[in-house]
Amino acid sequence: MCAVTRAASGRSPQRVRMVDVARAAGVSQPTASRVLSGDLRVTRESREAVLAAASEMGYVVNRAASSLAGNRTNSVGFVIAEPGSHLWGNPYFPRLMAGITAELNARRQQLVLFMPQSRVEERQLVDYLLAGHVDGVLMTTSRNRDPLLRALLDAHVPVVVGGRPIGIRGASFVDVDNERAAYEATLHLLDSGYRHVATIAGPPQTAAGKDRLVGYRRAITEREGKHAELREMVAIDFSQPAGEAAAADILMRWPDTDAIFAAADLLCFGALITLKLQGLAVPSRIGLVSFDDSEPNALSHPPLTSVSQPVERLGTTMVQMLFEQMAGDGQPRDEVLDTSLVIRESSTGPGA
Amino acid sequence: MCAVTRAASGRSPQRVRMVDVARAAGVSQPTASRVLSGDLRVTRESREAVLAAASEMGYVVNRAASSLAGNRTNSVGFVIAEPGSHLWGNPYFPRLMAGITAELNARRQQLVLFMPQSRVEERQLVDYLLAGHVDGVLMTTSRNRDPLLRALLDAHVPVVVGGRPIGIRGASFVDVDNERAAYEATLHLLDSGYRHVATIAGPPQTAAGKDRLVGYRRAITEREGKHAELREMVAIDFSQPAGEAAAADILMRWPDTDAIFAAADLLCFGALITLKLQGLAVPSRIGLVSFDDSEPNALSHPPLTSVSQPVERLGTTMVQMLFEQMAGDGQPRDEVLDTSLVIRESSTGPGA
DNA sequence: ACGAAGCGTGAATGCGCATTCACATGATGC
DNA sequence: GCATCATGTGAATGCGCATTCACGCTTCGT
Repeated sequence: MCAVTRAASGRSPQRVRMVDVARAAGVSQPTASRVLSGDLRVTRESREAVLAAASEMGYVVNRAASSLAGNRTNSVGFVIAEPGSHLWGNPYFPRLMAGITAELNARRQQLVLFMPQSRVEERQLVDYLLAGHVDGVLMTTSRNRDPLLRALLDAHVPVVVGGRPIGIRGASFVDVDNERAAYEATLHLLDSGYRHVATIAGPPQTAAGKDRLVGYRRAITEREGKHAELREMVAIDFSQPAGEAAAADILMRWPDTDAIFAAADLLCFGALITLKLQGLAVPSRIGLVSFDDSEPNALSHPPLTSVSQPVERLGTTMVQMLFEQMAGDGQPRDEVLDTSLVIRESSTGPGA
Repeated sequence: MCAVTRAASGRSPQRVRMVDVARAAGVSQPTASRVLSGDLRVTRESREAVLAAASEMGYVVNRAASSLAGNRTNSVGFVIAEPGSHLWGNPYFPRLMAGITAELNARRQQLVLFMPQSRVEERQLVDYLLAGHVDGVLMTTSRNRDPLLRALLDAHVPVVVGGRPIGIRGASFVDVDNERAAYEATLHLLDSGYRHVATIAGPPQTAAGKDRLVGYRRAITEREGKHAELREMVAIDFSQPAGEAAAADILMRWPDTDAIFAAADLLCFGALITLKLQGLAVPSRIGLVSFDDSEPNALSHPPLTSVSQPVERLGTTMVQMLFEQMAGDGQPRDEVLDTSLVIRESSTGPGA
């Protein structure tokens, strides 16, 4: 009767249960549970017997039963709360998701994806996340005082943000050292012999935009004194057309500019187009350094010097911090990852 | 609000259960279950009482318990099995995911994301999906005879593919009518007065690349006879640099070309850059039609005529078909969605 | 040497819900 | 008028696993 019921209800009529594995291994079901969940308080004999039986019988745990009994979902939410899809143009997101999924796989956790497209969907999402359908939340946001993040923090839902959130304190986050990276990138241009280094800055409401601009300023003033001329052009977003426009504006306002630090790859591609259209050679007339080091950088003409971010590691670190937070005292923590400058032809020096 | 907050912690001893709601509503727990799962065989009185009690007590179903008892997971997998991340450069994926998540939300289903980055991860993923951790699978693939898709079909896991899969029969899929769209786009250029229409085709190993090329050919030969000159330049991928190179090749090989149909937005942006560098005015000297109609098209100079795809609807349709498949006989089915041509300045005719 | 502590184990319990089944209605057939 | 049916409902059951608890065994410490 029991077998009949199982056969009728599922498409796997003879689904193997943990107790079946346990019996085959000659141990009790709780012992099998301990083995399969990595509990160390099991003799090697029992462990090996269970693992052998499990693999032989093709056993896989039933996530629902595991969750129900364990009072956790074994899944974490990933919220991409970016207005529009401007950030999808660069490879940041796929790399981040690759890092996150890899680390979650290793922990046998599921990644549940959310992309709220409107205020209404966002409210529903808050309800959903607060309802305990996930154990914790990973998110990215470029909004000031993100209400979704605020709601999660207020409800004490474990959450880790990718990139420093703006306008909200008390959130755990992982970020790269944008300021230092921009500082070093600018310094590299100065060291290569360029004299009038401008920057195409990202939107000031984003942490990345802000921090990279600060790094640029620090490099310039450190080298040229407090009265150095800062040549800053803020792009309206991280897009290529914005880069084109910003580069044109820079050249119009400061015609003797001989190097540009662009705060993102797409901005740099845009700048490169403008320079080509105006017949300005790179790197002899204008030096160029970019930020992100996406794949096309190396294939560009000329290949672009660029700041390389450990995006995958950012993702894995987010996951690690989330689990620390869920296991520990829940105190907010943050981690800042280092970048590296990949030097290519676009910055080999003026007059070459 | 307080009840919701308590529920968020998961480990809360006071979590509201369905039986609590039922008691408060003066009915039995099975009746509450029927109400909350949309079963119609309940009197309006019972229904209203249950819904009122549920919302008042901040009740939310426990997905794990629901899955365990119902013998289904209430979640579907979304597999992005694209090698590298070349397809992330355009807004196709975020739009597709927006459509999918919206439809799944409405059905109270979870979206579990997978992005296998290596053969090893892919094998693990197959095991995972075959283990019954999801009820069905949505996927995109641009690979010929995708082994992951093959494995899912062989194991009779419900699956719907976004875009026509190449080299595998028997899979349900949703696609847009690429051939007809390309046909109409090419015809539009001819109707606008251009005489020598070339095309930048996508990679021939992709269905989109193939079908759009076929549509171009059909339009040309239909208008100019069987001995018409086909000016086809195949791009190595759907990237902007590939578009730049292809456009340059076209102009070198057929200098009197006066219009280009590009099989993707990024290819078209690349072509536009080449045209600008060579001083060829758009649309007076060269007409341009693109494919995808991503946001930057309208902001380009000049704004680009482009084929607009109902990508969100493609996503929602994928979900609908998946559930039909799970409920029905499991026979493969496919659906082809129509596109529309958005006419802008880039194709207003020669000599204007 | 003897009690204390540590360790591996299994019987029992319950997680929260969907489903089944039998019963009690009231409506409908003849 | 009674038999038939459709319909709404509740008691009982079980989904598959994690956890608790108590028991026996081993290893210490003094």
